[in-house]
Amino acid sequence: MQKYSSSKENYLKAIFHLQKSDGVVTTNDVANELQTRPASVTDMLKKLKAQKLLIYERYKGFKLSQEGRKVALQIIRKHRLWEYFLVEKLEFGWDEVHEIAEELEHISSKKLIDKLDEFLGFPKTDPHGDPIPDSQGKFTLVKQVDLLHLPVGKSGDVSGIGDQSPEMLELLKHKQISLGTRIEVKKVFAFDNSLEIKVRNQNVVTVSEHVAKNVFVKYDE
Amino acid sequence: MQKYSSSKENYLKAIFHLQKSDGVVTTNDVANELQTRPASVTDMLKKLKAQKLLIYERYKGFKLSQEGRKVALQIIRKHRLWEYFLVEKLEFGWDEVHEIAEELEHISSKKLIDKLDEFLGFPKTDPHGDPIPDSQGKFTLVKQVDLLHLPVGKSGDVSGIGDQSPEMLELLKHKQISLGTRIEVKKVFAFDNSLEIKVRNQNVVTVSEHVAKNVFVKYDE
DNA sequence: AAATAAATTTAGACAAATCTAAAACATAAT
DNA sequence: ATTATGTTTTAGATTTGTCTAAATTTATTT
Repeated sequence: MQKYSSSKENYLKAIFHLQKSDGVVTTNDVANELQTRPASVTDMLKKLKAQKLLIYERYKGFKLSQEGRKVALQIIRKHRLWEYFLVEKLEFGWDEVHEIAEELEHISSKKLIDKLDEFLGFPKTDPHGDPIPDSQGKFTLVKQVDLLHLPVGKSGDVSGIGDQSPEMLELLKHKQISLGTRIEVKKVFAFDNSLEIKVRNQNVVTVSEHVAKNVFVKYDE
Repeated sequence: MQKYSSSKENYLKAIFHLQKSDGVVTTNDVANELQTRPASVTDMLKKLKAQKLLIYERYKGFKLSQEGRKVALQIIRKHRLWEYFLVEKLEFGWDEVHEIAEELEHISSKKLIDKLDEFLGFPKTDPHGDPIPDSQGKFTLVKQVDLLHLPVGKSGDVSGIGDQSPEMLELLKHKQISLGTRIEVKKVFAFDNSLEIKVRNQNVVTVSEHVAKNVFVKYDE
């Protein structure tokens, strides 16, 4: 695998993520995601095409090539492994690691990341519950149900967070909800779809529909 | 501490190192050290001066400012802590970590490096025996001498090998001496200047004067 | 289908870091 | 002290990634 500039890697990663959620990606989407201008995106699309990382025809849209997807997955692998390292080994809060991982993900050594993976015990998900691609770019999709769809009375383990904004993460931290936390839905208020939930089999707290929709859990049956 | 480009950081680091060894640093030295051209160095000197990281007057030479030295020391701190991490935690060989650390040293988070320091147990020297500056940029100066001049009773870390012939390396390997190995001189026999040394705080072995003259160690004070 | 709006691309510019070739300066040698 | 040598700097160009403003293409409305 060749080396690409940090900027190119960021474009590939952004396009990959946008493809996952939207299906179709637009120049504007990318500009918005990367906090830049549409004209800059167009410029970069041409460069990515020239390097065969992207299938692109002017005005007709674009998508990652096989190679582009492969590169994107390796960046994501690095990002998530570093996040895991920061939280599990350096004891960072899970809400403060994203920014640092944005830098670390561009360190190029493949051997470094494979040794880091081994050192960490080959974790399958990062601190936010997102799956970590393996050395070949493969990863197991995790089945997740959002809190709103966890049946009342059932308990589940938090396995992922949708909205990972600092504000959301701060709220979850305050309510002591993190990855792996056991949660039981006690009551759903039809009025506003707010929930009363029991956290860690201990304290009962209330969360809004917005929060519930962005907390994913795994549960038996 | 502000953030500077990787390129600027590399210049500061190079100038710092050249100041240490030569005393006086020249444009050519820096160009040589950084594998670049003298004209490029001059360009950068002007930029570093504009940011008050360098005292510089055209044709009259230059040296780091207080601030420049401070920044350089923080880069060196990061470089050496990452090297320590790579060798001690990820089990890299001491001879393969430099290049990777050259990238890692430019990761900006101060909190990251302080937490890494803590995670590693506040090591005082890197795998090559070079001192790691603390969070304030302070570090204990180390002396480098050949084994024959390491005071009896003092411990030092192997930092270099003079004669690197295969025969010498084979001997050192057999006695389990490599770069970074801790050695304490137990006794010097006046008869032939042969030494009894304790290796890795464990086994005591004997080496000839010829060997001792070609093994260099660094030690505090 | 024509007009309007929105998205996308081009054209031309800029900053950072580098380069080559030529000019300016300093040093050493006769 | 003048010349020869070597070092350092300037001038002008290049590359990468970005920008603004204008032009072009596509989509939406009426």
